[in-house]
Amino acid sequence: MPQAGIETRVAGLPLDGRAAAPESHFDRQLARLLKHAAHIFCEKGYEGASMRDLSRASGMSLAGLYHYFESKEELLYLIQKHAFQTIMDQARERLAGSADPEERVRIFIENHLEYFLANKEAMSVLTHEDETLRNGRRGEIRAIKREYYRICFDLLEDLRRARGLEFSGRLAVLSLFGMINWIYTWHNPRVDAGAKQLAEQMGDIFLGGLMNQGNHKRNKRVKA
Amino acid sequence: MPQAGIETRVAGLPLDGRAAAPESHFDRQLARLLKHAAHIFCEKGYEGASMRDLSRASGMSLAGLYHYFESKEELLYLIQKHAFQTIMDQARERLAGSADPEERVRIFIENHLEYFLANKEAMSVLTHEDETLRNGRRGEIRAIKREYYRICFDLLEDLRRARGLEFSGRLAVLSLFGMINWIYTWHNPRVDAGAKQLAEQMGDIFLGGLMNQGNHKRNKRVKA
DNA sequence: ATACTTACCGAACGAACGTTCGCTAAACTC
DNA sequence: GAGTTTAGCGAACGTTCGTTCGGTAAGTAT
Repeated sequence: MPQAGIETRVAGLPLDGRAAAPESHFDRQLARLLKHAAHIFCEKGYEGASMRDLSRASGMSLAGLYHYFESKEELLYLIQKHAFQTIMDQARERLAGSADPEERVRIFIENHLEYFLANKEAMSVLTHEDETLRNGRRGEIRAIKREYYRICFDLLEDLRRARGLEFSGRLAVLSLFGMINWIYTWHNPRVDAGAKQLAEQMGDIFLGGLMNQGNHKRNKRVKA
Repeated sequence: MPQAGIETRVAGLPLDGRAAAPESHFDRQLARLLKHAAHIFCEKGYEGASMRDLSRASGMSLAGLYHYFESKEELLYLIQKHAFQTIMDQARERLAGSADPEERVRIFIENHLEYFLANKEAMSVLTHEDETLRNGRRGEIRAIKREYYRICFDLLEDLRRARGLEFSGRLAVLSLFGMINWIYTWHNPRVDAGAKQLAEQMGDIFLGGLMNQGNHKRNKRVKA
């Protein structure tokens, strides 16, 4: 009997380019398959991609793939979970280095864009296939998403309190996520700036907007 | 022989809720099918949706559907083309009513959000299935997209000139589109504000950010 | 040397897919 | 009222899909 149960082995941290090198043959192979799968899902979409595509791209037989995971859906789940977990851990780590509310928001933005552009395929799959998983696996990913959202929300609330601003936290978070997630539809490394510069410019737009509440004309200011 | 050639009849403007009432039986039925199809594509994604789903939802036989369009892909094309064409025509019409650069940007944002929320399913399909069409049909939709993008870009350039601002037009357009397109992933009419209020708040964030260039600390201002 | 586990593979299964064929009946045209 | 077009259907075609079955051959443990 093969391994790869419901938990697909406690999953040492595979893939990710610069992550801690996976130790066993199993982990190394799984990481390789996940990378190919992320590429294919990114290109053709989850539903449009086939296990035969993955077989062809990875050079492993169709049946052999199932030694490493139990279904196509678990494949998507593993890609999304790893990407989300990693970007969040990295955000927490970097945020620990600053106490200034504005700077912390900028750190969050920069971390998001940096990880996104360095892991474009996995992050595109995470972003685009947001409604694809079902039941338990969907729930697990949504829980991580809420956690990540919460981190950002709290950062903005801190800023709001520190500067005595008035804005809807929910709308601010979702506007910000819109700006920074949308890059997967347009970013071209040959013409667009890198993560650091994009983070600064988007940070300027977003934070400038939030903090510039003594606006211009119009604005029958709606209260909260 | 049925009709419905490559152009699927010159297509009087069907569907859209409040659009001019379609005249013929053919147009009325096609509009009804497009509405059901938009709903299904929105829920299950283009690849995940089947013609049998549409048959079930519309009450028409599987074979009967092909009297109204030639393929599943054309179905997607018709949904996207109509939505894009309509939102753009409506934007042009509303923009004709103002000459003030800032107000014109706000009109663009409000029009986009209003049409989006009033035609959520078609607009979600337009936004989410951006890479799905192939060849000629893909090219046609991309051409409309470039046109729409161009309108927004020019609005921002006008504002930039009028106020003597410095920012990357491309990044500004794409950040704005990120903010306003992202709503399809989160907007819930039971908890979130309507289009007018969202447009005002997003307009405040975005325009406040662009026009607040004499920022705060940091910013080793990168030049243009 | 033997037993067990790991790491695969070729072939197939049943279901679902988009599309087409051949047909009917009603609705207009002249 | 004969002829043509429009609107639609049941049944099937050929393909592709995710997954599984039954096997092999190389490690690893004892």
